[in-house]
Amino acid sequence: MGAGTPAPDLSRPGLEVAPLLLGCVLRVGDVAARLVEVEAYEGERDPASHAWKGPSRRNAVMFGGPGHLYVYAMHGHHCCNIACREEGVASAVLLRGAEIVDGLDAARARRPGVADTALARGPGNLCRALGITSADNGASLFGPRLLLSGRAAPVEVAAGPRVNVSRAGEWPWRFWVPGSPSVSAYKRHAGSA
DNA sequence: CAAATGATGACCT
DNA sequence: GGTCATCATTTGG
Repeated sequence: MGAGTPAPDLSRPGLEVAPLLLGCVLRVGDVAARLVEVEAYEGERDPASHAWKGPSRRNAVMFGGPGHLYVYAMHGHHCCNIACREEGVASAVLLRGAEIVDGLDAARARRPGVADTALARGPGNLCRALGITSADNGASLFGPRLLLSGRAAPVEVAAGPRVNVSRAGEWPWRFWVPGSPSVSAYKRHAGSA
């Protein structure tokens, strides 16, 4: 274990990779974070996915092969995904929450007045705390700026419905580490009973 | 070229 | 719990 722990096999479907990513550490420049909340998105079979209607300029990275970061902007925020599966097949895992484990000062500077446990809680906040922008779209997760490492210790995993998606939100494709203070509060999507 | 959409977040009641 | 701010991308004329 330690520094050499390998990351999960990203060539498999996002739905399989998502729970394995919990507890893994993503380093972006000088800041490192331990993932505690993710959501899986598939391609054509997933009405909530950006790739549902097929390839476009925005979601090209989802089709570009495993091990790359898919970053998109919306509502004035950035969200980042880890692209999965082989080239030509869309699948990704949205990073929704993480605990900062290194570079805390840099993360705090980007989000003044925010509690440490909330620095990377939520997709938009996570990107801001880690300094991820659209300039990182398509970057390798094993390159000079980004580095994805495996988990250092076993983690508990819980599953449930996705958050804030307009369709198919009820699918239990959201995974998180129970008890972590950096998991965003459960937010029921519109239409669920 | 113009309008609508969206995997959010912060603030108000 | 609900509303509004705010940005890029997508789609229609």
